[in-house]
Amino acid sequence: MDADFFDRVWEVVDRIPRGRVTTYGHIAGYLGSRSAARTVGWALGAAKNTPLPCHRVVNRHGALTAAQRFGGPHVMSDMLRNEGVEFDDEGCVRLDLHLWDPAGE
DNA sequence: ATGTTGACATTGA
DNA sequence: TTCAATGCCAACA
Repeated sequence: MDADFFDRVWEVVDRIPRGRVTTYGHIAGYLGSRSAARTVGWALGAAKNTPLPCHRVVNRHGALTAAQRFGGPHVMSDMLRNEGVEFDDEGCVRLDLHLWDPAGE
């Protein structure tokens, strides 16, 4: 592919449907490197100037690790809630209900 | 050019 | 079960 690792990440993230979330591991695994989850997060950080729904990407535990990069932990959670995403008492996204697979749909 | 860091995940002990 | 170490790719010092 002509696209770099970052571009591929952005492409996948851009395909995340509204009200749905995915994890770094799933994206990385979809790109061919399941352990490249770190690079995936990096791509999102580099995409801060792009229209990517980075708030739909959470870690394997469903925790909003990127919320701190949004400028506030409540900002990200609020956006997800606005999309209909549910959270548990721990403030983590219910992956069992909203987990979206790049290769799934 | 080399080493460290970074929004993570997985495996081994 | 929990903790530590390793892998991945790119950017920064």
